[in-house]
Amino acid sequence: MVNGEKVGIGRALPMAGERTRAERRDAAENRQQILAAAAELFAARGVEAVSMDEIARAAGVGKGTLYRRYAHKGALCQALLDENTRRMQGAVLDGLRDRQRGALDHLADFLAHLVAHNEENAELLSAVSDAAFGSRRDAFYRSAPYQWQRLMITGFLRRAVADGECRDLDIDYLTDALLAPLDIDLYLFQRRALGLEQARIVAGTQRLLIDGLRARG
Amino acid sequence: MVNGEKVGIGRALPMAGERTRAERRDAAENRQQILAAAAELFAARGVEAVSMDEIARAAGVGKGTLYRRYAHKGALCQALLDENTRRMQGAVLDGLRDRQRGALDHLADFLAHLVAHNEENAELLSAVSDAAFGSRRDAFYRSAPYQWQRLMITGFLRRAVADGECRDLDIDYLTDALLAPLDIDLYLFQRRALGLEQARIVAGTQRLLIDGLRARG
DNA sequence: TGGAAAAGCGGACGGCAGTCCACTCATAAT
DNA sequence: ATTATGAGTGGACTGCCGTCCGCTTTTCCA
Repeated sequence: MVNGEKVGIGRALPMAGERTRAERRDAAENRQQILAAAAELFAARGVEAVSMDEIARAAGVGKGTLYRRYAHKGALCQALLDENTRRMQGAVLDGLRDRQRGALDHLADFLAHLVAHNEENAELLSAVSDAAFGSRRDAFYRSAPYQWQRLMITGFLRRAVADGECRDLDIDYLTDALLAPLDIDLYLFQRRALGLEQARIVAGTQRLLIDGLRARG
Repeated sequence: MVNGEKVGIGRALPMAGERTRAERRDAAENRQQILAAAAELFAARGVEAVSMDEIARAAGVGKGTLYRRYAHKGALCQALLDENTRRMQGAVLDGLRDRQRGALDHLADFLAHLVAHNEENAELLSAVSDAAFGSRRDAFYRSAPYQWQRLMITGFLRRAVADGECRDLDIDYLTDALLAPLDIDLYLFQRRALGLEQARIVAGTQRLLIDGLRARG
């Protein structure tokens, strides 16, 4: 994470040809302070129990500074998730190297990776979801991580159709519909309230999405 | 809606044999005032722009009274949705009268009803979702309307399996997974940001859930 | 190197959610 | 009718989010 903020909700990447200014040294230091303080407080007391005021105080910056970087707690959590997200993305891309396997197989693997990511980052993901309310609601769907997931799914589906693995599909609709059952809030409800095992969720998702419901033949 | 609050997030129904006291007259009047005031303010300025203080003031009650009835704005919205929800539930049950059709057909109809419900009650449903954050998150999944939806789906799936319409299914997992693509936030993203038509969402949902992805035969 | 412009800073502030608790009053039992 | 009970009431209060804006620091360019 050399220059932070590349993937999160943060500032858009500079357009080609646009004059861009390097991040100021003091600002960079403050950003590290903020992330470190937030990580420590979250680890100690849980994300929900920590207020933005508190994070600012612990980081030794004013609230204005904190909010300049991270528009809300969700954005801050996204930044903290950044590294894990990249790792997961890398693992997915590695798996794609195997050109022998069909697109639907790749899709199934991809879904398993997403479930594992949910499992490992549940608290932060849940906090991101919490912070996304009202007009921020579709910011989640527009965020880089979600758009990356869409891109991957779209690719799998296109290839599956092209290779004759699938009948013709409404890809634009399906892309989001396939991701919906992996929603972190639903995931946590299934894991905690219903007591379903992670493996069962993976298997169920794959079977539903890939095999469909109706009896074969 | 004779005695209100039967379906919403409100107080649980009295257990059998439990001494229950009728709602006090003044309390009942206040509840009507609150619902009327909220409906009017919401209609005039949109749900998001109206604060709980404002509703209390407009209803001529104190905040304590308002919060006693409705623990948060989401619960209030649920109460306002109550009548429409019942209507939708009634329409679904009517459709079930036709015993000729298979369970999967019934399921497909059911999904169409839910999409229509989303379309017609988007703002209030969205507000309910907004208000469900943090520890209230799974209150949504435990709410009567959602549990009713689960119950319906479970029934369809059981019958479909019993009648041989489906291969064996992990019903406990599938129930929630089938509902996930109908999530109001996703629905609004698809309708507004992606510009998908309602009919397309209905068709896509039905095909995904009922026909699956893989090429037939 | 000097200075202008941009970026960064932070605390005061406004508004809202939700809690609390002392008081009121409808209801039911006697 | 009287009274005991506890549901109902409402406004003051706390804490938090997010904004605003005058001040400071850094960077860039001449």
